Amino acid sequence: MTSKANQIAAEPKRRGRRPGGQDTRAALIAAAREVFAESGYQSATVRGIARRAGVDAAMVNHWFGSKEGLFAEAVLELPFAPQTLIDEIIEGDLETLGERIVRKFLTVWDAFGGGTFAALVRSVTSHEQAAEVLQDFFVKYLFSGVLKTTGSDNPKFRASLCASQMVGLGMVRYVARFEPLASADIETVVDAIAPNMQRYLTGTITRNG
Amino acid sequence: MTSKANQIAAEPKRRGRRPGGQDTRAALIAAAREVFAESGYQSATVRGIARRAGVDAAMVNHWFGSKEGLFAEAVLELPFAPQTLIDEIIEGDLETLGERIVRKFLTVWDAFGGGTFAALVRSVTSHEQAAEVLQDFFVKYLFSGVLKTTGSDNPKFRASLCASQMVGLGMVRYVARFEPLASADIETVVDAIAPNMQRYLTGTITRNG
DNA sequence: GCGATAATTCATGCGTTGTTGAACTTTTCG
DNA sequence: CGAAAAGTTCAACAACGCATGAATTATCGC
Repeated sequence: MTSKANQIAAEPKRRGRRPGGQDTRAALIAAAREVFAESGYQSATVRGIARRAGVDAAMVNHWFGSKEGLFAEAVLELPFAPQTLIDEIIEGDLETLGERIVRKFLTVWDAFGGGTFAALVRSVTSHEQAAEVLQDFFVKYLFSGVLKTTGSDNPKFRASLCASQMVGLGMVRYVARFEPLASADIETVVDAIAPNMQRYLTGTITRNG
Repeated sequence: MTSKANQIAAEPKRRGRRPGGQDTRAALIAAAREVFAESGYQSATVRGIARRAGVDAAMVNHWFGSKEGLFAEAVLELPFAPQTLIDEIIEGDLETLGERIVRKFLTVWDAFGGGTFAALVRSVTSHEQAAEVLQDFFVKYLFSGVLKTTGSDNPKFRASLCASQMVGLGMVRYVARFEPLASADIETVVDAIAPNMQRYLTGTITRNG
């Protein structure tokens, strides 16, 4: 007990600048990732994010201008460079490309606890730009990049097929959490899905339309 | 021009009961499907739905008790009976089961303009129950039902794999609208995806975990 | 040390949301 | 035809949303 006598709940924080270099900005981004992932853009409130970060709601406007600005930095910025991923994926045998993609996908997103992927997908709901980011990541960066180097026919159609399987995997594992896929270990999932990815990448795909 | 002189925009509607048996209830449900599909649960406003239905916002509470109640009737109730679907799908050769599933999936959801599927998926964002409905539809009703009659091994694992591909297809085609998959005609998509579905249904799937 | 600047909380403004009760009009039924 | 019931709009409320400006305290450059 401090000398300030017994206040019912949280003592009202002191005004003014806090001592020590506490990185409020980073704390807000981390909290925002969590809350946006749980609730999506609209349902998430500035107050709720600030509360979880342990600071006042006004800090959101101070550091990011608006809720929108915070969203852009916390969710719309991918937490890794796509090109690095592509380089790591491409290296290796063409017949095991699907395997490497699925494994990398699971490894990367599992590392973030699925929160960032869920945030991205959940935001497609209420935020126009999020759909673009998702599409850019999958179709433009990831698969088009991969398929360009392999020189396949119908690269865009193949890319959207691959995206459909990966988006679905992400939805089921990280957002909707269907069992047993949500809890299966990575290699089990790789074994199950990689052959199908491989077919989208290098198998025979006829394009009538 | 009526005798009421020139009012700038929409003339204020007359009070009281409207003549003729206009089905306000049904109009609200239809409008709600659209708006929930575009915006998700939180972003959709009662006033916006009512405006699109051409009635007063208070009608939502009159007919459905609350926004929540309207959501339950408009989105959570599937627009068709799952058992009917299963019956139609199962009939036929086991080797072409994947083909029939993909075709039926596209036919059904295309018929609703994709709106209902988008509404369902978009609602997973902000509404706890919606995730259950989605899971129930895919895993419990659709694929478990199908796989039970075919007597496969690992039916639940196979079901969630199938769900991942179908959810992904729905996301890409109806929600995020990645091209060219979003606009491809049904048979093209069937040709591309059915073989992969078939593998999830009857191919060899090892389950380590 | 001291002024300038940056970081933080608080109080408040202003718009929007879901919901409710009253007033009003048409239909239904005896 | 007349009274009760059902359908509909309107006005208003209380709660909550984001954003802003003033007040307060720490750090930094000299």
